[in-house]
Amino acid sequence: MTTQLTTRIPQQARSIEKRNRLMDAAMLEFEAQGFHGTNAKKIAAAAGVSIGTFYAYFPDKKAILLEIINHHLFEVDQSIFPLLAQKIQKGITGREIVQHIIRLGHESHSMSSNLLRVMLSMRYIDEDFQELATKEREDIIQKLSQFFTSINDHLRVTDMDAAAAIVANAFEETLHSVALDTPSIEQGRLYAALADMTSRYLFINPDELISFENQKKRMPPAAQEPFEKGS
Amino acid sequence: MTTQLTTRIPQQARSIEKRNRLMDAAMLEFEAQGFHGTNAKKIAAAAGVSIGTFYAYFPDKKAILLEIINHHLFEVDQSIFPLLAQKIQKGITGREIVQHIIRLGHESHSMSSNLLRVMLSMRYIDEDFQELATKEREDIIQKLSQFFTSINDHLRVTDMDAAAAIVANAFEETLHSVALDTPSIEQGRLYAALADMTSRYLFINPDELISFENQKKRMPPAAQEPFEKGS
Amino acid sequence: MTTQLTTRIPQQARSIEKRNRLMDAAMLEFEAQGFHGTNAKKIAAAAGVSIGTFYAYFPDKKAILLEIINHHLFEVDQSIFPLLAQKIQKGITGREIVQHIIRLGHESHSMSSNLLRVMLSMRYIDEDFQELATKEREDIIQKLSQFFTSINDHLRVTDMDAAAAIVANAFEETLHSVALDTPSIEQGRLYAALADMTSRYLFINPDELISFENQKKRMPPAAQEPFEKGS
Amino acid sequence: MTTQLTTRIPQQARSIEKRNRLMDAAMLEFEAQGFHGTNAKKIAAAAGVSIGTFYAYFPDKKAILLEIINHHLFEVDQSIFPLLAQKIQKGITGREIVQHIIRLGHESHSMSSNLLRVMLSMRYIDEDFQELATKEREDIIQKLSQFFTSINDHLRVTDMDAAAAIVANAFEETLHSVALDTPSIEQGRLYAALADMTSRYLFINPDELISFENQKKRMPPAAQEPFEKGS
DNA sequence: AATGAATGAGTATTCATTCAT
DNA sequence: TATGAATGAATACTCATTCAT
Repeated sequence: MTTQLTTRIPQQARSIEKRNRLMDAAMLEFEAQGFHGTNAKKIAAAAGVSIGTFYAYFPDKKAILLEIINHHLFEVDQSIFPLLAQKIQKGITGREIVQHIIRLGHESHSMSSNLLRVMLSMRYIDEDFQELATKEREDIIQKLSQFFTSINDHLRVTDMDAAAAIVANAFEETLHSVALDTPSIEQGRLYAALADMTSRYLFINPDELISFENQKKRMPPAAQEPFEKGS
Repeated sequence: MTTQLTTRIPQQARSIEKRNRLMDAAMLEFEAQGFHGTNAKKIAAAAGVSIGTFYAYFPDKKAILLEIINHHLFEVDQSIFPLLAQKIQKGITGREIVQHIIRLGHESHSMSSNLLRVMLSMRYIDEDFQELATKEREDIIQKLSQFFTSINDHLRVTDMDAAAAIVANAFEETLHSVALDTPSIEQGRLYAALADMTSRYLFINPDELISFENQKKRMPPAAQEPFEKGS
Repeated sequence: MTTQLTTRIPQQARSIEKRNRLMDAAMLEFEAQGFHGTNAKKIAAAAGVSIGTFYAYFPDKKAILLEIINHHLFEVDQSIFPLLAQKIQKGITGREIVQHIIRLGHESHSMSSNLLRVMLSMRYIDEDFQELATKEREDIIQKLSQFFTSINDHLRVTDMDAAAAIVANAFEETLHSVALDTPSIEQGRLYAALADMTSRYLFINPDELISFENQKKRMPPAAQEPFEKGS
Repeated sequence: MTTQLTTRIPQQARSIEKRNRLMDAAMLEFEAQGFHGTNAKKIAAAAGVSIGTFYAYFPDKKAILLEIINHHLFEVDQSIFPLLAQKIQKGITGREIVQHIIRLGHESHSMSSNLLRVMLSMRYIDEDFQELATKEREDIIQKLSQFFTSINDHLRVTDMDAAAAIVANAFEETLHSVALDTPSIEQGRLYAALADMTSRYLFINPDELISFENQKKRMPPAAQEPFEKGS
């Protein structure tokens, strides 16, 4: 069932521009109408190109959504993780680390809430989106786990993988509920509670300063290992 | 866009049986083909009735899925919550309470994983399903919050609503990931970590015994207030 | 590649009438526009029904052509072969037998020459039509071969199957060329030459009378064995 | 509907090479996918040229198939007929002549059976292919007729044109059935029967030697008149 | 109450052909 | 000459819904 991702990669600048026009138009369409509420024809019309052109660049509307999401995840990897690595440097407490992660996680969900809905919906019912989500999730868990291991003498948890998984889960669901729901509880209270729960769980003393002298040993290269101090 | 829920409620036993046949068939169809992969005709055929009969009982295929989910949530309310109330009685620790909640939460997700996927997917993109999910979530948070208030002198948290929300979130995401994903980490380790995180967050001393002398004052009626001792 | 022949077989008289209307309309369309020149929509319009109705009765336009051809072949089996059996009775010469076969073969190609073209074209490029044509051909060869065996003491050929095959081939190509081509040679001359060639090949003496006393032993039931005398 | 055959005839060697590359690629495509299963784009891609180049050399895919067939017929004329003329020289019997014709006819159908199918299919439904086939057929019949006239004192038939037509028909259908069908009867038996039928029909005595003293008077130039002795 | 034939707007996709580069 | 991006009419097929029986 897996869709072939043989979306043509055009050489000319004009082609790239058309591809981007299509992706932008598709994003707006998915946002406004949902995945099942729009189609290739509408997207092409919104991008100001013919239906034939749409199919020259993307095999179907699923492929264009996959690309949009891939692109978004790539940007998050490129922009969010390095920022996080910057923050986590000298004297910082466990609670502050967790707060930074939550804050950047929040920013990484800054896309239109309707588009986020479409993404989340698709990952439950389509193999390709599920695979993408699973990879992303495993990547995050692995990065968290490695980071935890690198500051292991400040932590009370010992099963790093399980800790990374449930902390990631707790973050994810709360971030989504903040991004999507009409807030019955204010964001600030939720995030404070979330930071309290996770930092208390992870750290021996959440409010003790953590020093990062041996960073190089602990932290691998940027995009790969997001919590690194920087080059 | 919200679908009218004017599904006819038939009086005769024969009608009820037909209605049930349709719902069972629909469940199997949604499980096997997903929401967008099946249609009223297939469901009617699978139930052994005509398409005309389908439309006599349900306005469209969305309505039948809504009913299936409603029915499932009602059953969880009826069967899972009373069980939980039974467990939480005399001498029990905070950690044990959390473990019971996780265990029963796990059991409440015992439906086919494909049907769970369909449900989760729909709640992101359809108003009616979203409303259902929001109600369910608010109900759970409210029950948790009330319960927390009732044992408030054993707890370290003070913002009960925020605590209930983030604990519910942490539970929900991990329960879903266990129910749906190919497990890269064993269930046991995940649930242990989850219980550790939440009980340590909530309770002053997670392993201290809690006594429930004044239950009646603390616990409201069964289905409504799931943590009650019983009728 | 073989198309499923799950064309609905309707019970009601009205349905049968609609089915026939579709087949008649399709025949006229194929005749006028060829197979690739028409489509389900045009056929439905010509039959005065909606496109949805077309697809309720036939899976695609190929299926309707297959049915048309099947129907034609069935009619030929039912009407032509019994006629032939009638002719070949008492005192008749080998040459006259061959002439009767040619005459009835000619009549069996009385369909519109354009429809014949479509049929002949399809059998070269589509598995299903090829299979149909092959079955029909083998059936004819087998019937001829059995008939030859039954009058074996009047024949000079000994390899009955090979004789049946090449005689059938010689008939077929000439009948088609008469039915389809602008005649550069008159039909009468061609058929006389054809009868001369095949009767001289098959019979020891093409102009000697053949008696059929023991017909019942020689001839099997009608549609199955076309050269039988009758029931 | 007849397609204009204004396919550009390029002068430069490079152009001729490109033209040939296109024809070769088209042949393989038609063989593998059939006429309706491929298109100009695929053919161009298979030939390693752009779609624009395809249209520079051929007006459409029908034109390229017409050229392929024309080319094939020309080659048969050039290579098969002279061979036949060589064989039919000194002391040879009527049966042997017929056997040679069958053998060379067989060889002339040595193209891929799928390509033969495409050709045969097209000639029934497309005017241009029909015209080509009719010309080829008339050419063969005319050559046969002339040859029969040239040996007229050995023959029993008198209507040379009709004889040539039905003999050509008998040959053609059997050659095609051998080239295309899964053989239910072995080739050898079929060809023996075919030679028996036609030689017995044509010749007063099929096994009597025929002498060709006055060849020059009887046989015209090679490609035009295939039964000539040779240059 | 139950049936299922009928509808036709709607969806996804293709491909012959052009033309600016 | 050669390229290949762009076009959009056309095609095959689906399905929610109605309604006469």
